[in-house]
Amino acid sequence: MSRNDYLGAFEQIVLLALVRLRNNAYGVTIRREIAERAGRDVSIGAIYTTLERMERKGLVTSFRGEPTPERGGRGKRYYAIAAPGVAALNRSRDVIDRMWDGLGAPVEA
Amino acid sequence: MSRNDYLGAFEQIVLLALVRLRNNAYGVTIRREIAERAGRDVSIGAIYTTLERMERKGLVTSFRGEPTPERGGRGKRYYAIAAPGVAALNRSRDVIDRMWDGLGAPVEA
DNA sequence: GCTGATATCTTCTACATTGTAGTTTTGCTG
DNA sequence: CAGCAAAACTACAATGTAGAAGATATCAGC
Repeated sequence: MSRNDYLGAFEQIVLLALVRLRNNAYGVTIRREIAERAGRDVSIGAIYTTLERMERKGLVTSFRGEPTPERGGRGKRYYAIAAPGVAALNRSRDVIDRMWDGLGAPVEA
Repeated sequence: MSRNDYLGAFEQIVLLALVRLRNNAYGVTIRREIAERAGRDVSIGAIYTTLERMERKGLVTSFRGEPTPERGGRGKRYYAIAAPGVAALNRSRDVIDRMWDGLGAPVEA
């Protein structure tokens, strides 16, 4: 089975959000990034679940940050993409690129 | 819920195979196209199941072809992408493009 | 011209993985 | 302690995937 080889559509999006956010990727910012970039309003729960699964697979890592001196706030959990995650991301991109190759995007037929 | 709005990763691949194969898309050729293009060896059952679900959602249409005078051969079932499928495909591409925008592909971090 | 061997395809069934929302819990700080 | 910010938990729906079973042809050989 494709254990780790291929990413789901949403996994790709979340992973890309991590890359974009660099060292400021945690639940809330990830969600915002996806909303702004992809125009896709996803629940926070969806994000954490996906992140957790990817961590179990070794695609991302996480560490707990110090609580900031803002009003409320539990310590944030920061996420970062790991090497296997980068590889999987590139692979996925590659596959879809090859499938699109030659067809004008947007396609019309 | 995203009913019809967003495609799964595999759905995209299958849909793109349909576009490529034009009027010669049926189980076996679709499978071959995916193997050659995407380098991904997927079972024939996986393809039919996905196709059937997408048909139920109105993303593809199908019709049964005349049996050809080749050796064996049950009548083929040809598939074609429908307008909503085209739209969904373009939408998916758009989202992933926006997420990748600015990051060099392949990404390195 | 039957009949079985065999090729090409599709259907059916079952289960694993992903996608997604909503609710609850945990820790702050004023 | 009231209230905010963020994370963890729970549950279920949709997708991904394989493999076995069923259909329907053609071809040999008798």
